[in-house]
Amino acid sequence: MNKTEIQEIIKSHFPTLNKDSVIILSKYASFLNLKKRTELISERKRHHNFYLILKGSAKAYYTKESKEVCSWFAFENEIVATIRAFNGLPSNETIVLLEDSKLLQFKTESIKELANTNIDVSHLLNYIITEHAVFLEEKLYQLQFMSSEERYKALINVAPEILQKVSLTDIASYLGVSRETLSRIRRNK
Amino acid sequence: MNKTEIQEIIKSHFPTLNKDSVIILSKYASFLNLKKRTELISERKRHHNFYLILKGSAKAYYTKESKEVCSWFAFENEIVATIRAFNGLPSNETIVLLEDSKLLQFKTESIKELANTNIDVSHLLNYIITEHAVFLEEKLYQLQFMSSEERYKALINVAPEILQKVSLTDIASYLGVSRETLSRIRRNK
DNA sequence: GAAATCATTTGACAATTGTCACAAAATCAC
DNA sequence: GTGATTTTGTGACAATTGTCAAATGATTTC
Repeated sequence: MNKTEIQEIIKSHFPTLNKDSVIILSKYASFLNLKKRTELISERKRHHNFYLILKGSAKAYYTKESKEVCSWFAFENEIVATIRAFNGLPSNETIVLLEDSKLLQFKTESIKELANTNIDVSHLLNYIITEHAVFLEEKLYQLQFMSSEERYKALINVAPEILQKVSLTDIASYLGVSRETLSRIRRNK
Repeated sequence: MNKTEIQEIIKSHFPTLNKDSVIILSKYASFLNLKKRTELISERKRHHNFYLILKGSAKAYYTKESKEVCSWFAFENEIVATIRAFNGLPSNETIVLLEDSKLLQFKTESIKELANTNIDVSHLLNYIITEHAVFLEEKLYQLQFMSSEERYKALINVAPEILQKVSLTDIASYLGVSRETLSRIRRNK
């Protein structure tokens, strides 16, 4: 994939950017074709890139005492990053590809530097982090107000493809219930 | 409180701002002295301001079928806003003062316009929303991995003043348990 | 300061969910 | 394809938490 194609992708995914910003951004972006189960970001390590999924999917999870809990899933056209890694700290989440995927990789440091002088890029980062915060608030809201059955139905309603791509074990932990409980929810229709 | 004093406050709370940005920001800020129980932001309404608490405290809560669930508390030196209100949408949270408070009020629209041309301010907004996202992630992590007793202990460990300022009913909903359960947690030492 | 209101605690009980053990089904590796 | 591994489903039981009702304690209001 050449630079012009990368610029086209950036332009179509981030329509608020002006031409110059697209060109500058593309200098710090590269196309990747990676296999299922590749770890994009690993717990306790520092990372220097974030990603845009062009094709494929990924999951993020926390680990505690060998128990894995999924925090989110990402599909086509979504950004893959962790707040800590993005801010130069060791990540506390691991992100792994759920299938063979095509990605655009961005150099975090370069993009952040860019944001120091380019207000277009600063706004883009602002937008991305706001989207993530909105997602987190919605998730907390659902945990507080909805039963596990309602949360399950809401999830497969907004993202039915999740059932094809994600194991029920991961969906259960994402919803905040045990595998067995999810299994029973699914049995009751 | 005059403009110079307001500028001093802004400077000390947001040390990344350069002098010019402080002066511009201060034009859209005003000092407020408000009574306990004043609603800074109300559910289903659009709002045009956000706040910095100079003295006092506030709580944010969601309502569903007359059930209130606290989403956060804010004390001195903290920002008070909701993501939806900040983006011009009707808020789905209500924010109310827990005690008589001194606040700095900022005009959201003006500050956002400022962020369009002033990269200093754009970074400041970026920082604020990132802090909030980090808070939300930590809260989700605790809900997934910690028992209600551990969450209670963690809360009074990082913010012991909360017991003086917030009702146990509100703390219980914040922790995601019923007030009866919190009462029993507290009884067991 | 007395009455009224609100917040907290408690007990009894029910509902939900987690845990464990194991079976069945699906997927993977060779 | 076949055996091995992983994932999913199930039942029995225990633990946690929610709900309801009532009592106590604290605070507010006039």
